Amino acid sequence: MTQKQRRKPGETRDKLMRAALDLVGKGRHFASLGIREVTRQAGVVPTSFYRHFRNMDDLGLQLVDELGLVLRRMMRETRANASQAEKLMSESVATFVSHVQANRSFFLFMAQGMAGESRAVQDAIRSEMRFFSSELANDLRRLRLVDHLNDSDLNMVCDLVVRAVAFSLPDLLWVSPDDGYQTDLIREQTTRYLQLIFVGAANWKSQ
Amino acid sequence: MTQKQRRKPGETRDKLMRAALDLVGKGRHFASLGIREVTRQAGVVPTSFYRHFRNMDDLGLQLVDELGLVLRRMMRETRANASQAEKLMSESVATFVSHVQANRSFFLFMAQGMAGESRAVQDAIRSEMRFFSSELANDLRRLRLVDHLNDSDLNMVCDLVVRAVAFSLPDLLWVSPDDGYQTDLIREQTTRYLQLIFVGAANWKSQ
DNA sequence: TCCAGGTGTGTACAAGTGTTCACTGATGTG
DNA sequence: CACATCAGTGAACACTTGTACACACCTGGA
Repeated sequence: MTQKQRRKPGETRDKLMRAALDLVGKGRHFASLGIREVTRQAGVVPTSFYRHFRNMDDLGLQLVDELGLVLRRMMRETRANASQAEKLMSESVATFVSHVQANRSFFLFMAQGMAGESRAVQDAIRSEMRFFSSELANDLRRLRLVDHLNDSDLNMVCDLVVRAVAFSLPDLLWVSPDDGYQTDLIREQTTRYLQLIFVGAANWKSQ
Repeated sequence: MTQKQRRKPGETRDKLMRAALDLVGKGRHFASLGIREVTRQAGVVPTSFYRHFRNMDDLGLQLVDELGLVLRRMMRETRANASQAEKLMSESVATFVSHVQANRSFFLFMAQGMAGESRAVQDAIRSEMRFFSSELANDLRRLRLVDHLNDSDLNMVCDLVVRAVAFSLPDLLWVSPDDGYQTDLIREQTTRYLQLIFVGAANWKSQ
C-alpha cells in the first residue's frame, strides 16, 4: 500500500549493492552474506533481489565493476599529482591511502575478494591489478626514468610496486579508520618500501 | 549402537578441523562454513562439535595454531638450506612454494584469514608474519650480509621480503595445483622480486 | 489510448540452521 | 570395584534460509 515503486531505474539495485557493502564495512565477510540478510539491510523485500541479480555471486561481480571505477578514478588522480619525480612516490601513496579511507568498504571487499570463493571475482581483481601495473610501466617509460631497464624487468619492478602498495591494504584496514597516527606510520612505511624498490631498480642491470 | 567413542583423545576434534580445512580446500570460504556442514563432512553428529569448540570462530583460532606449526617447520627447513648465500633466495622461495603445494588447504585458509571476519585470526596471522620477518633479520645480521644497514632499515627490508613472498600466495593458490609450468613461473618471478629488493638493500644508504 | 514489460510486494513452503537436552558407553583414578 | 568425567549419540526446538508464485503498479512506445 505505501509503496513507491521505481522512482529511479536501478534504485533498488544500488540499495542492494550498498547494503552488501555496508555489511562488509561492519565487519562481515562477503562470502557469509545471504540474500535475505542483504535485502533486510537494504529495506527491501527478499523477492526484489532476483529482479537485479541471479545470486550473491552475481552481486559480487557487479560490485567488482564498481570497484573498478573507484580504482580508475584513483589512478587518474595519482597521475595528475605525478608532476615532479621527487615526491612522486610519497604522493602516490598518500593518494592511495586517502582513497582507501574514503571508500573503506570497497577496499575491504577487494581485500576479501582476493582470496574469496568466487573465481570470477578473483579474476576481476587480479586483472585490475595487472592493469595498474602496466599503466605504471607506461608512465615510467614516458617519464624516461627507467631507460636502462628492458621491458621484462620494468614489468617486474612495476608488479612489485603494485604488490607492495596492495599489501598495505590489510594494514590500513586493520587499524581504526580514524587512527591518524597509525595511518601515518603505514603511509610512511609503504613509501619507504617504494623507495627501496626504486633504489633496486636504479641499480638493476638488465640482461 | 555402532559407536566406537573416543578411541584416541582428540580424534573427533582433529576430524572436525580436517573437515573444515577440506571444505576450504574444495573452494569454500571459511567464513561461509556452518557447524552442521563441518560435522557432516567429518562424519560426526552436530552435537559433537560443542564438545571441542564453542563456535566456528573458535575452530578457526585453533586452526591458526596448527598453521603456526606448519610455518615454523617451514622456517626451520628454510634455515637448514641457507648454506651458501648464493642460492639463498631461490632456495628459500622454492621451500616456500613446495610447502604451499604440500599444505594447500592450510595456506588457502591463511590467505582467507588475512582479510577474514575474525579479528583474532587476523591478529594471529599478522603476528606470525612479524615473527618471520624478525627471524629473517636475525639471520641476515648473523650472516653479516647487511652490515651497512641500521636496525630500522633492516627491518623494513625484511618486512618487504616477507610481504613479497606472502603476496605470491594468491598467485600460487590461483593456479591449478599440478600446473608445474605456471608454478615455476611464479617461483621464478618471486625470486626476482627478492633479488631486486636485495639490490635495493645493497645500495641503500642508512641515515 | 492501450498494452507489454520491468519493478516492487506479500504469502508460502521445504530445507537447512544453531543450540539444548537427556541418554549411553568407555576410561582412568581412588 | 565403584564412580565421576569425558566424548559420543538421537530427538527436538524455534528460527532462518533460498526460491517460487501470483499479484499490483508505474512507465514508455505504438
